[in-house]
Amino acid sequence: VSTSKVSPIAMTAAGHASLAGLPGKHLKWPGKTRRRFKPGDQIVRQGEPGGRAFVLDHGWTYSSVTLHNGSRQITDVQVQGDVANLQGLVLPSALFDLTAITAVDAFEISLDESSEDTPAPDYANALPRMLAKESAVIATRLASIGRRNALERTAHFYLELWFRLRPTGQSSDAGFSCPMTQYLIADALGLTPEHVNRVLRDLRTLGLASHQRGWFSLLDKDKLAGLAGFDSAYLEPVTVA
Amino acid sequence: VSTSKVSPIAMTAAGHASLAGLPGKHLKWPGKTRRRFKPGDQIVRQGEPGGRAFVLDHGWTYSSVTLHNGSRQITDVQVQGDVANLQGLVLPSALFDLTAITAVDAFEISLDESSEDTPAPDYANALPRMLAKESAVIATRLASIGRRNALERTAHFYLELWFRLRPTGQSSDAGFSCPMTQYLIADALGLTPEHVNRVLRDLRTLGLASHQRGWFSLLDKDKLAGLAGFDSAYLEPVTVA
DNA sequence: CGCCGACTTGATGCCACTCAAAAATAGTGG
DNA sequence: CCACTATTTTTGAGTGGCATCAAGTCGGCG
Repeated sequence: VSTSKVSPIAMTAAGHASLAGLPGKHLKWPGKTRRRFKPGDQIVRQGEPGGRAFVLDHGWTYSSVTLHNGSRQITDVQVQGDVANLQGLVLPSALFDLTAITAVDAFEISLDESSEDTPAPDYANALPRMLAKESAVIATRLASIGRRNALERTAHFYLELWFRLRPTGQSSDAGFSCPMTQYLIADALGLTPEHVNRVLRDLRTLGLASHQRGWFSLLDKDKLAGLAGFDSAYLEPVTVA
Repeated sequence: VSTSKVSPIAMTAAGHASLAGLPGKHLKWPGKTRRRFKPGDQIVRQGEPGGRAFVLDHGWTYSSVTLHNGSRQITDVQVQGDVANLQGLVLPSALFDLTAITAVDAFEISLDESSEDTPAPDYANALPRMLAKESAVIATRLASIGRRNALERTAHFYLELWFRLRPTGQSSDAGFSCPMTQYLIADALGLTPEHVNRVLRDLRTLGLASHQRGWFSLLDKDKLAGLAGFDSAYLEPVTVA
């Protein structure tokens, strides 16, 4: 575990959402239950029994819903330090699919059934906040898709990623390494891949941002934030007291 | 409290999302902290300090975000038995506005600061599930707005309301009393009021459903569910074991 | 070198928005 | 109970943003 980029302690130090400090006797705390996934791996399937989640140590994942007509909506993206399948941890079954975008290195955590009804204080304290924050992120994207046009929406999405990567040191003023394809971005934003492509061209033309060959360049953060009407308040990290 | 339509016990009996069974010493449990609001009242404002929420005893409310351009997105609607401002309860400040649609009768609940770090078992058990469920509801609407057209989206929305009202006895096979205006529905679905009106006309013409003078008529539930691709799995009520 | 996934561009069409205005309904005070 | 008003609902005409369909082109990798 010494090579882990995100030890429980480091996560707390970063002020990032974290399960650090959870007493091991109530959660099967990781280190031993380390899991690896390849790009495209289906980590969790909708309807699967719940009770387990994954703290990402490295790599990106996404949660998605697939509709009856076959189209797909990505509800959230998880990066280093995030907990994937958080709802699945507390609900009897998973409501969404969880898929690896990149190679993923994660700690699997699960509820210890024997003590499920008497979780430890810290656990009860941190988990609700993390769930509330996730809820806020999804609600904000809901507002984006419902009330922003494609350009604003795309700008907002990248800014959110940039802010979320900040505490892990994966994003700088220059930008960040972004493994998402235009197909994935389209599924996250409720657009078509073709239109995402045009929007990215426009952002480039406007000199605001550019996403090419796996790298997102933040060219003019203020203008981009102005265009998107971005306010980072909803992203304030959850700290475990 | 004897006239309350939703006593803690009744809520549990209905199998509905509920804080029933919470030991009063950890939450300032209501009965005494009853609150009333008039239609249109702003109950909670974005940015307000958190720590409090409202269990609806009667009436409807909605949570919303207002964007920089002035447009508004309703993230969720709350009905009898639901907890409004649930995220606000556990986060330091409210992220959304909470507004009364109808006259509202609610119990205000708040965290007892003195025991915040050591919540009771039942509390820690129920709250995360309720948060996870709310998250699921929002994510499902995200999928609706992102990937369903206006007709499917509207159909899905009414079916969700119908299902959520079911355990409280407020909806029947015939339909339910619905106080939402076409403006509100538009704000919930990311549409314009004019288009909502046209969609409702279409649903009426198709003989699937009708919403007039405050009453929603469910004319053909199966066809409506087929059109919307509706699956009620994400609405399974949270039971407090 | 050949293949396959990701990206790019163009032409065309439609769904939902915008703007405008009237009709119906609900709410209010005299 | 009835005028008066505000809100909500309804309809129309015109437009545009994004989808759809259809080809390419680029780049990584076996």
